[in-house]
Amino acid sequence: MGLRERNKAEKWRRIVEAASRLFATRGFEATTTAAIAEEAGIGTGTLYLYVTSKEDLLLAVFRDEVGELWDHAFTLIDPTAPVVEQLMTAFSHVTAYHEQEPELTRIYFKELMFVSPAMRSGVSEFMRHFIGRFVELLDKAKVNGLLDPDVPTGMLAHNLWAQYYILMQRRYAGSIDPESLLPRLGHSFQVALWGMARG
Amino acid sequence: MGLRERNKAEKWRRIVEAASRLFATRGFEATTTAAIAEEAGIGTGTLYLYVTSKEDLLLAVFRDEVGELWDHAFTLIDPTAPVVEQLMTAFSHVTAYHEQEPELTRIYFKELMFVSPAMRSGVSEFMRHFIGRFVELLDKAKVNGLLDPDVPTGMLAHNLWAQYYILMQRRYAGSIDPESLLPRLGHSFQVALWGMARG
Amino acid sequence: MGLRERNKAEKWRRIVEAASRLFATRGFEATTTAAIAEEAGIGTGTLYLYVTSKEDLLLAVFRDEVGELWDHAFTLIDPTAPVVEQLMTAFSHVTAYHEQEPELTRIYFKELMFVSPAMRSGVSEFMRHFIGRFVELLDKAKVNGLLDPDVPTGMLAHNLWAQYYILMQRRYAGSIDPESLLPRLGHSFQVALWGMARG
Amino acid sequence: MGLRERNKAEKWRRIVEAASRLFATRGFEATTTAAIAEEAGIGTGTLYLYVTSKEDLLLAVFRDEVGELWDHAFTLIDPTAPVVEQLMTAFSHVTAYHEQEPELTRIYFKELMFVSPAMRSGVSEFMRHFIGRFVELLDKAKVNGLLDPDVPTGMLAHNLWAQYYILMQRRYAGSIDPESLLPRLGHSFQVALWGMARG
DNA sequence: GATGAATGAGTATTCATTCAT
DNA sequence: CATGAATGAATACTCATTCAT
Repeated sequence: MGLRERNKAEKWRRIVEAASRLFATRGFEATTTAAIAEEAGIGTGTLYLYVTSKEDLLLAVFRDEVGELWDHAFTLIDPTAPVVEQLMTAFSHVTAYHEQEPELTRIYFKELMFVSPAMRSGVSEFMRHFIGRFVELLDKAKVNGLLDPDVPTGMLAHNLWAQYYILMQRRYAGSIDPESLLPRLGHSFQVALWGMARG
Repeated sequence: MGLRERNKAEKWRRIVEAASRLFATRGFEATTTAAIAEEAGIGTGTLYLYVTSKEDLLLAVFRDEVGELWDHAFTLIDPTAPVVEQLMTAFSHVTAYHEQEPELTRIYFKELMFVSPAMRSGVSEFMRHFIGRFVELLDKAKVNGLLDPDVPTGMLAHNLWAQYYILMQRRYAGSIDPESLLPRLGHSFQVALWGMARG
Repeated sequence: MGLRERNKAEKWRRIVEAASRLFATRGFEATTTAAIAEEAGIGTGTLYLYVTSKEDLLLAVFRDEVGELWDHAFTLIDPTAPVVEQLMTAFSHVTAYHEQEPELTRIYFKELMFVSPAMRSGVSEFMRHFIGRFVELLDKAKVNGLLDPDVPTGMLAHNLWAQYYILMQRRYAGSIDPESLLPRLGHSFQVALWGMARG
Repeated sequence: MGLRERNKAEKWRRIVEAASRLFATRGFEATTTAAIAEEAGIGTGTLYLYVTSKEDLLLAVFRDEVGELWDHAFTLIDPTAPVVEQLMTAFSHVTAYHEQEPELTRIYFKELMFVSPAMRSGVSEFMRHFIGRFVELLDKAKVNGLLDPDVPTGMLAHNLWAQYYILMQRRYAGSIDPESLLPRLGHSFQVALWGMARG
């Protein structure tokens, strides 16, 4: 990697970190692009050589942070455990992390569903990717005899994801309290897997 | 009802209708409270004798319109039909109606989840009410032998509602197209009811 | 005039004076609407209850100030004097005044010709009005035997106005110096009236 | 001419053509220097090896295009025709051409009068040159007995030019419509030459 | 009850120009 | 000769809400 490329990569890292930090402490709307640029040590215009909009930057932060979070979550799973347990292992890791940065999480769940057309595919692709990993998880569970082989895993993964997503929205909209999040999710999953899962 | 009360009720009707009309054509943010007041034939300040905020007004429109919509939807259900069919009867009625006013529907699903604290209980109560009616539907299905009596209907109703809600969000965020909404919802429900429903 | 109306008129006066003062000292672009509002002792939003845009405000200042200026200029004219002398009386009064506020004058001649469509008719009307007064002047001169009765006064007035306008543009664009403005104008007029004027 | 010089001349040609094309289609302000550089097939910084500013580039385009236009216009003139006819031959050629590129013409008449000090002499010199050619035309007309020999041709040429310039400004500011431009110009000239011209 | 004049906070983004390479 | 990444200044206007009348 040449000097210029390394400089660029380094700058990009500083930008994403600065944005993440400020979004988390001040919120999305309250954070100005000027503040991000200053925190990252670059000019205000320079920011726009890396992203096309503030929303684009949010998406970058999300991908960076939440992508890594989920990647790690999947490594914690024991594929021989009962399916609900596998799911809860991953989701409880993710929710535990999110609880540490409630403001940023709130932004993710509030802003990213209704994003401008230009960003939409970025968000969709991200979600599809992780739903795909749940499909893999469920397929593996079938092989291990933990799941009814007739179940359409694609649709089931979507259903499980929807339970998670709605609960997170309600949690970070302030409609349900932190303590009841995981128990509710567990019950949701149990009902969603009713009669499908063994063990 | 006295004359003054009738006048007030008439004004309130005009306000809700004006707001509904303008939100539907211009969108929520683009509609000014001044425009609503003018359309309703009242002064700008007078509006605040009826609602506490613009958001409050949106909630009123939502309750008025969507409440009636769901009330009607439940009357269409045949309680002896298979559960998925019962569900689809109600939901397809609702989605068909929403498709006629996409902008207004978009606002509902975008704005109402993350509403300010003062309005939150109003929204929650509304949703709880209709989820409760699904619980009744499922309980009745148990009685009719259409649903496994061991299933926890409260949680199941929440799960079904989540499928619906997420799909509607994705539909009105522009992520999925109109045609695939109902088929997706049907498949979701079938998987959610897997091994529970008979007939 | 009621209290509210007097208040409104008073506020309007303060706005125009504040804008005039700031445009003259800082220039048009460098003057912010916030500064004008503060100088006028009103809120920034209040300004827009009186004008539709910053450009609109400039036009108001122009009309207010330059209208009065020309009105006064016409009172100075001796209708029995030779035509060139009559013209020079009026124009030298106007140019003398403009020389006291060169920045503001510069703005008038730079901005007002290429104004946005919404304001255009306002500017045109203003100019037509004063060109019309020159037509009257020339018609009176015919009656007094100071001008060839066959001359089309409408077109002649336009021509004289064009000489004035171009010279003012060049003066305030910095292309010609202050001292040569009036002599050039005088010569222009003499040539423009060549063979038409007597006395 | 050496190879390097030819390369440079070729690049310059490409730059002026690119700028002309983009100014004409997008307008002056909306055209970015980056877009011009790309259209010309050079780097953004390279542009500044040829011009000192965007304004400078506009002036170059103007000189290139309008200079040629006027040069051609003068060749069309029949010096034995009546003066007004001679003038109208030239001006109608020029205005006809301008009507084909209204946006670019608008820019010329809007921007070039109030140009930055560094460019001012360039514009003035250009105008002086062509006003000078009108002086020649008028002097020749005197010799041919078409114009009163006592008329100061320098000042008359300025006056005629002013009529033209003001009308073009008003035309491209949107204040007068295309059809009335030439008739108005003709009448202006007739009044401006009142009693001076014969034939 | 009704009015409507007044308020004032609040910021993403562009782009001509430069200069280190 | 040529490049293109980096810069950073700069602001009109809207509109939900209030409260004196």
